[in-house]
Amino acid sequence: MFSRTVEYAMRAMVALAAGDGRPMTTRQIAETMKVPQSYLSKVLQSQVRAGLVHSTRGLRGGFVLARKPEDLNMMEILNAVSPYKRIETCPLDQEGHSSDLCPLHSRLDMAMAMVQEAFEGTTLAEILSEDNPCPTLQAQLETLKPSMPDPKS
Amino acid sequence: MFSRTVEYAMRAMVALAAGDGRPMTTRQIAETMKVPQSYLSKVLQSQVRAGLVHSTRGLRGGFVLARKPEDLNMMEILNAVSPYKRIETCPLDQEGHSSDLCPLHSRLDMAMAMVQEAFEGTTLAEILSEDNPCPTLQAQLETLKPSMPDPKS
DNA sequence: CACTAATCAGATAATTATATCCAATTTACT
DNA sequence: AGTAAATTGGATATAATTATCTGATTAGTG
Repeated sequence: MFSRTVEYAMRAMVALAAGDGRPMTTRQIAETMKVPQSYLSKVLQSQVRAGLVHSTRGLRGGFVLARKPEDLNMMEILNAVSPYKRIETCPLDQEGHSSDLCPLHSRLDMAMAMVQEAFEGTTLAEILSEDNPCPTLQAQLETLKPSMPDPKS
Repeated sequence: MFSRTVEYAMRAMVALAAGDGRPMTTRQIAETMKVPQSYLSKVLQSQVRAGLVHSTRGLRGGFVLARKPEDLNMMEILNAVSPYKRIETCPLDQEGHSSDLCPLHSRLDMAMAMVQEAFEGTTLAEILSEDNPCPTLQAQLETLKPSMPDPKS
């Protein structure tokens, strides 16, 4: 149901939220989250354009969350890569400006509304705080952290 | 969120359910539901293969629902054109056979579960019985019925 | 100031989804 | 039997998504 792009965006944002405050590179995120690296950069660019992430170029650069994980929800992440278009008017009734949807599209939109609500109500912080994290994710993050800033001192 | 194919499939099935028992042709359905005719035939073939619709060829042929609208739900229609794959295992943890999902994918799957439940719980009959049908759909169906079998008598 | 690590942006390729077209087949009616 | 109406299936075209690559840009380091 959700596109691969959405999947990747969510994974990347979780990775960022799971890190310490320092910028993470696309390579780090890609390896941790098993996302094609060069596609990830596109996905992250969307997050930057949407203002959810800050990017800094150059050495020691990378991506950092623009806000605290507590007020960054799943809906914003999804919207950044593929705008969520609720069904406003019945596509079968292009002329009528009546605000009501037909029963079919009312149902379809209701499903979308449920998803929207669920996603809006779930922050990155909430995702991180749960007690059954991906074992792989945990392990990867452990090994990545120490090996990162190592200017021979 | 839902692909165009899914949209078309739902529209077509509603059109069939709204008709009298006689077979409807792709052209009738396409015009009523504003779906590209030649693509609709592919969509309907999926419904036939899934056993939701019966097709009869030749003159006076067309498509008929295989079951009563009361026990044909939205989920079956969706599944016929694009199988709904719930998230069974965390894609980040390919090795572990642990049945638990990580918090992220648990959320994603939960959203899918909600949609699935909503769709499974909504039959074509229910959609037809609601009191705010598409004006266009109503009108089209009215005009189509009388003008159909008209061999110059 | 040059070098290097890193993102950014644009071009391009590959894959999938959407849509159309046409020949073959089936069926009913005259 | 012959013809018109209809689905079926295959081939093909177009558009959107997904993915990769390459050069340009930026920032830190010595």
